[in-house]
Amino acid sequence: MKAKNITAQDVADLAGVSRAAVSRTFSNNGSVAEATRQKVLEAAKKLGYQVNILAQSLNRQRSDLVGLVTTTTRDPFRSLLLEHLIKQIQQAGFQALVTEVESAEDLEQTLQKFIQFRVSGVIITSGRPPAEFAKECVRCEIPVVVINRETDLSNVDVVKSDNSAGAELAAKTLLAANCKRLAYLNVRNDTYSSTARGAAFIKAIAEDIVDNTVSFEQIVAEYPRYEGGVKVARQVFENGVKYDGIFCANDLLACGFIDGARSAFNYRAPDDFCIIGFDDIPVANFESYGLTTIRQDTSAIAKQALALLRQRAVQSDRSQVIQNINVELVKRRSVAKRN
Amino acid sequence: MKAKNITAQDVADLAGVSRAAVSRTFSNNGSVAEATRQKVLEAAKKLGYQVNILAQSLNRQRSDLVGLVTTTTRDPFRSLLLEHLIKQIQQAGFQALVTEVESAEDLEQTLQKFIQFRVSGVIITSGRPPAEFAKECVRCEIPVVVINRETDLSNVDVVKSDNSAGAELAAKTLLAANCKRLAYLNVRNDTYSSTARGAAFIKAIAEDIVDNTVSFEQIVAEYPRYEGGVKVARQVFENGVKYDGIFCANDLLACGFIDGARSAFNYRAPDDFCIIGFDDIPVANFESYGLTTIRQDTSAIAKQALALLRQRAVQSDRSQVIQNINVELVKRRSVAKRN
DNA sequence: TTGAAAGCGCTAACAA
DNA sequence: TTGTTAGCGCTTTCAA
Repeated sequence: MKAKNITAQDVADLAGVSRAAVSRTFSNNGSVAEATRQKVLEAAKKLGYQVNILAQSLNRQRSDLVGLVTTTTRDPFRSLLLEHLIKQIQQAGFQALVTEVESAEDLEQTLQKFIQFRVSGVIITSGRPPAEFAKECVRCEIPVVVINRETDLSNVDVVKSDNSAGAELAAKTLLAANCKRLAYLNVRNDTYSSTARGAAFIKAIAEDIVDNTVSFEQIVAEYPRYEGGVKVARQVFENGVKYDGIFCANDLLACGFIDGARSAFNYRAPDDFCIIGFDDIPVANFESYGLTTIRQDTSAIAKQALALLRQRAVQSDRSQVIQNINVELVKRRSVAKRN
Repeated sequence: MKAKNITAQDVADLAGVSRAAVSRTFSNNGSVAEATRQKVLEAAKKLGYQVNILAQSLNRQRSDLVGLVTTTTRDPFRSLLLEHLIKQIQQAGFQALVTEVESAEDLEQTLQKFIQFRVSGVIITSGRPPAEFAKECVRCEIPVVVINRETDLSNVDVVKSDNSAGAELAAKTLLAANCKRLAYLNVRNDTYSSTARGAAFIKAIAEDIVDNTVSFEQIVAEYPRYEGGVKVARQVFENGVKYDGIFCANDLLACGFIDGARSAFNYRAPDDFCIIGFDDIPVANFESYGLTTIRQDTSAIAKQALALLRQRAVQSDRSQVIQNINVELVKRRSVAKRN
């Protein structure tokens, strides 16, 4: 004998009003006399009534869900971003439908699910949305924002950290510290962001390279993250300190590099080389690292993502927006003036 | 001129079958001839039909959503757990509805939302669910699992790491390393888990305390996380190394302690003191720390949580299950035999 | 195996 | 301000 679900009708009956009055009371939509309102609220409380959002959304043709695509949440930068995104989604009155994807296929399935849920928006922090999906989104009028990646879909908005500005800051900082043998450390299978950072870094030191006042090389780590940094440091410095100014695609790689250089050869930053990361994850500020880095403003990124979502919800055919979020140099020990 | 949504009826019309046939095809429910099935699938593809999960769920009186309550996702351990939970939820065929809560009030609102979404289950990793909520869940037959915390609600299942076993492992390890001046480092506003760990640690060394072969003290950090560890190390070791065997409530605190002791007094682990953490977050394995720790099996925790959810979905009135997940000692540099 | 029909619980246009 | 009513798109008996 299962208890029947409590519906708006039950509340209406108890309160002696119509179902519509109950609906109005709970969605603060349309006018309802204060007295009626109170009766409804009271009856609802007595019965333990809970609006059925499924029915509500079905009727409104839209759920108050926002789909959020992510991957390897455990990554410090991603988890930081994720936290802000979820909070912003909630603050905007939505609920976060979060999925972890590992492949393009995963992504496609996920996006399909999102459409099936009639989400109010989609935020993608990993993978490239297929063109087909974008078309569907246009048809369903679902706004889509990608974060820190590029897209060739003109109806998809972009929020990204200003990689160029960040790389320039890094370059300036290393040059100001009198570094002469510069390098950019990236992972073999790099992403859109890290490629952009490397390119901008080279551009920023191009003159000095031409002048022959500094040298430059790319360092490619075979493995990602901290472990990749450790390993590559051991290879690269095997025959002495080859670089005195290293810009890293991200903090984790930088921390690994620092540890690899220290544990294998007792080379240290900033005594033996200067190093700059990207992201400003919490570990960068641990005393063992004191990593100078380019800070991504995850809070601003999340805010902008939601803002764009809402804008496009209002005007679905507006042209693509690509929003560059300011980054900031965070000075710590790992860079010091050389002589 | 807005495009009309494509419904099962549209597909049925195009395929020349009934709406029911379409429904059956997409929910693999009830029998449908292969020929019909193909016609439906073809028509659906042609139209770009997507099942409306809202309507489906409304009808089934249950969505395939699982509500997931979390907080400060940026925390390394939490993000690790979260990743596994989301993946498990997906693997079980559900979607994760994730909310960040910061207060008891947040939690209550969130849980209400979950009920309104008619979720298939709720997983709580932060905060204590109010009794009222549990009652509602029973009525709505929504299974609830809490992770690494306690509850007095008998219809709520619990999955937790075996804190006692972990603390015992830590105690044994420190005693075996010949540590004599033991301490348990915790944060002032501690959680269920950290209290349990401390209590079990004391119990494990009780005999030795009575024998007077070892001493024991509690260290209380005023601030949480890494920063709390740094600060407390600076206070505690101001007049020399007071403890030679420290068990920490979590890894972050331990890493902070290591750095605080080193940067302020150049005291090092394991030369000057042994230290053991809890969780085994990635940083614990960074070369700068080499932290011996008690590993929580986040993957197993997530798996069990989902398993319990599904069990209770089948048998909603079964008695409470409290599942202890095995922990494991991970030996690294931070403990070494003393003389 | 298939179709007709009765909901699932809600919202919103309209009329009163 | 209120109630009536016609759906929202799907599932699922029941009968054919």
